[in-house]
Amino acid sequence: MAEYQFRATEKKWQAFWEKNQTFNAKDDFQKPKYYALDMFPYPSGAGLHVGHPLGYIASDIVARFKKQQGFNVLHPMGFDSFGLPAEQYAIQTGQHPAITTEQNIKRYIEQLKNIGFAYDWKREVRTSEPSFYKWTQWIFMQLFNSWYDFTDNKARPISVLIEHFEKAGNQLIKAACDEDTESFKANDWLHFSDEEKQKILLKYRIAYLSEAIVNWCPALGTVLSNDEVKDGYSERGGHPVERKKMMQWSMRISAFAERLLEGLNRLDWPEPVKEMQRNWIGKSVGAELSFEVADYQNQEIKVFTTRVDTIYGVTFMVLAPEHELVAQITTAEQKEAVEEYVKVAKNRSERERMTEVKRVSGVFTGAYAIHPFTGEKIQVWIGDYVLAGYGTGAVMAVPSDDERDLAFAQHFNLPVREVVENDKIVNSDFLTGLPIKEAIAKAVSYIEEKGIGKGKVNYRMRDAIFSRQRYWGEPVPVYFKNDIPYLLEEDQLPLELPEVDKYLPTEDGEPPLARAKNWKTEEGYELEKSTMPGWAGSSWYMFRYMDPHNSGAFVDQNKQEYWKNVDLYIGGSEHATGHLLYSRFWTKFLFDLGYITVDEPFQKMINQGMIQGRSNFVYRVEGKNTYVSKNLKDDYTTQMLHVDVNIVFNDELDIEKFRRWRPENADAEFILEDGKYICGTEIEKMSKSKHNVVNPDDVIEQYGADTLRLYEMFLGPLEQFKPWNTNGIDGTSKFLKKLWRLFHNEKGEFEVAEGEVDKKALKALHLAIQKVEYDIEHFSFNTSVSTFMICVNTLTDLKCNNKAILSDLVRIIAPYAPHICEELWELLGNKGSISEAGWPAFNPEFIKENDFTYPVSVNGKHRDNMTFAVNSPKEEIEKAVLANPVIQKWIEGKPIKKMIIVPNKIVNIVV
RNA sequence: GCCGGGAUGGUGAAAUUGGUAGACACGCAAGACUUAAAAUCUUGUGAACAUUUGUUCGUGCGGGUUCAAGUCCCGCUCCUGGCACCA
Repeated sequence: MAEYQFRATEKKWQAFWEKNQTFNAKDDFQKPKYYALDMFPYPSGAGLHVGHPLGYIASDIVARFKKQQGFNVLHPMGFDSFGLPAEQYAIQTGQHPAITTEQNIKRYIEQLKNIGFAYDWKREVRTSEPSFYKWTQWIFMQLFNSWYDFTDNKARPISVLIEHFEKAGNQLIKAACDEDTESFKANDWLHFSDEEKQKILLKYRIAYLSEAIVNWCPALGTVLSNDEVKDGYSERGGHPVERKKMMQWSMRISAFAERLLEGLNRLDWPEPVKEMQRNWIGKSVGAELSFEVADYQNQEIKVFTTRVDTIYGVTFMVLAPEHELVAQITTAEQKEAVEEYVKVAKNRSERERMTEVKRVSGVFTGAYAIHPFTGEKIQVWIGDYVLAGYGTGAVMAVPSDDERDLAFAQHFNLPVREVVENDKIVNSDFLTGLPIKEAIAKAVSYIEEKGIGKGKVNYRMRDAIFSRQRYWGEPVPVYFKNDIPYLLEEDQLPLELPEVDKYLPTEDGEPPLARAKNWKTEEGYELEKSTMPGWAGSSWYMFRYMDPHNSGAFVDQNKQEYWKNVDLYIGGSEHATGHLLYSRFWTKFLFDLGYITVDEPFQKMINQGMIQGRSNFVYRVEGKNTYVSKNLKDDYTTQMLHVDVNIVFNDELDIEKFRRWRPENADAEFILEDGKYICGTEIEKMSKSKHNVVNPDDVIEQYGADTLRLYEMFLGPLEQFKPWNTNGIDGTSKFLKKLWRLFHNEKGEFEVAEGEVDKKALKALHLAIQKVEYDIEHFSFNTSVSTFMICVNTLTDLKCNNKAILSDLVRIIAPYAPHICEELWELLGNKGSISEAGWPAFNPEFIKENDFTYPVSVNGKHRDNMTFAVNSPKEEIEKAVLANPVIQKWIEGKPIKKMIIVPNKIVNIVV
């Protein structure tokens, strides 16, 4: 064999792995386990581009490394296969989304296998398969059948709550529930009808149905959760989103807010993602207190504040336009103005409201509130800078210490009273003179004593809307009797998606499932018509891989106890406030009910940076079919046009391919520089329309999968954003050829030497072993590739073809470039996969040096190098250094102030 | 506005506790092999000046700490990600 035949070899080993099921995880509970997972991909129609595998390659390297180290490795892949694009395509073409999805997955798997990933394909899961979503529905049922107990801080079965109600009503219980839950006694409960009981329980369930203001996206015909809306537009598709009041399923994730926040401290995650989750949860510690409304007996305005210490600075109050008291307290004179304002504010889209942040608007209600400390009468206004959804939807305005209140006060000429000076409270009766922190504590205990308020923690995070008025999602296992939701029986799962004639809403605006024939239970009760959101399946899939074919449980308890949770999770940081929060929430829930033994799903996470596209441009002379090379373009009037990056090499256009690219290019003319056509470049997102998409299959065809893997790693640190540029790929390709040549003689025949090993070769090898172990554990894959190059270069220079050295060498390169290493391992006379050949032990003895070459500096400037034995005494070094003529020249008789000798580091002389 | 991340040759980058800045590659240049090209190999390649040793400058900008700073501290500029009327 003259040269390495990468295509044939790669195919050979991919077939070998598949045939021998080399990378199947075993349920061998004796072995230490390692679970490496990539974020669940959505199989899009465009297939994988060269940016997608970046993280997959990294996790694959870790998985293979851990396997060689003797771990039982779980490294699966599957598909988050419910989702909007397949459904949008179905709407346009009438094709069932299951068919498109199936095709896309097929293509994804082909592409993934082509790269040679060590996935356990036996464990592949798809969220749109009934055998999978049966368990998504089952978990939904558990969520419906549970409530959140703030006393024990955990989710508990609803039966426990019912017992409470029977014994003591709901007055003493600390449970997460709807705002409008009325209190009742045990006796009341006993006399409620079953339906009344169900209505009450619904206010406590973790999966609950309620009327909520939702993000409605008319273009998609569905509601969206907060994390799916960006700046007033839908994240997918960029359609406008409006606020609408609708009956919706929600998840009481807000009950878990404190634990979701606290749990972050125990996770080994990138700090920015943790910070994003902290901001999203938005904890603020403060107090809630009530202001009486003047001339109304029982009306109070509740406010939340983080600065009770500024209470004496309250000069007016502001309610959100949607606040329920607005209609009741507005005086006759102000009625018209208030109604007009509320109407405008309500019709204003979220989008408009955001863009007009700086504009102050509001109107006086005519009503007054009583200041609880001073008894003063203060005006009550409404203004849309107060958000209905946060806190109590009302604020006590302290214009002296709050920018927004101040802007409002100045605009409407309301009074301002200074209460804080130099971080001390002033003009505030019993609080005067106190530092802010103490004043807050004192004010809180005062309001608690007086019974007008209490200390309170508030969270920004809202409950998550769980219904989607779409077809391609999990049906909700619920039916309705007199508008009250009831669960199906467990043995009725999975509730499969019905066939429909069209994937559109009905004429009456009902979701697509309303089109299904007989979408009812056997008894004739109507089934729920909305489906679950995209994040349902991905909130628990990491546990399914542990036991993917179990038909009796979502995961076997023993298996889960062994695999615990994900040791390494690699994916993009764009899921920070969506998937990564929801999956933590479901994990905590399942933990509370005792179904799993961990309360966090992903112990360590790494975010890979996005690979951007590097677009190429050609410059067409205006009005002609003539293209001018980049550096000559300023002499002409030109149009800059995207050109397919696949026909450009090192920014030089392949003119023949360009002529064939599009028919109109066939007779194009070119103005060249130095005989070449040079293209312009720009960094943009990889997309079809920019002609900058690079398909990994094409790269593999040309260079091989091992080269692609090495090159993606060599590009730079994993977390960094970087443009894809094939310019450097030759380097990694050449490296593999060099590696191959180490094992072959000049005639191209395989030839390795037995016997004695060269000390220098041994040192080169062990330096590499040490470095690669360090790098993999620190996720620094780019430096490993350099290390391999250095090692192979050294061994080439040494003409080393020692069998023992080369055997170790291929074992450390194998996680990165598995195909070529398998082949070499086999040529070395071994049977079976190199992935089962263990990891070479690093021996520090082999890298020990007898000498150290000191850089010698004078006044911090490097002047010469001098070699000494590693254990030379300082005196000896000092003497030799001072005797060095180069150093003497720099000292030139100046007095030596100080001589710094750091053993085996540096020598510095200060003169 | 608030909170992160970053800035090093022509390019991608490296420098693990402060200790020879630019490892390893790409590109470029020169040479070898070849009728020629490709492939491969060798040598050089931060900048400026001297060009035989050599000297000075140099990690976004301005200060500081230190024998010694890409690395630590203070102040700025630019790029980038996230959040944003959250009381």
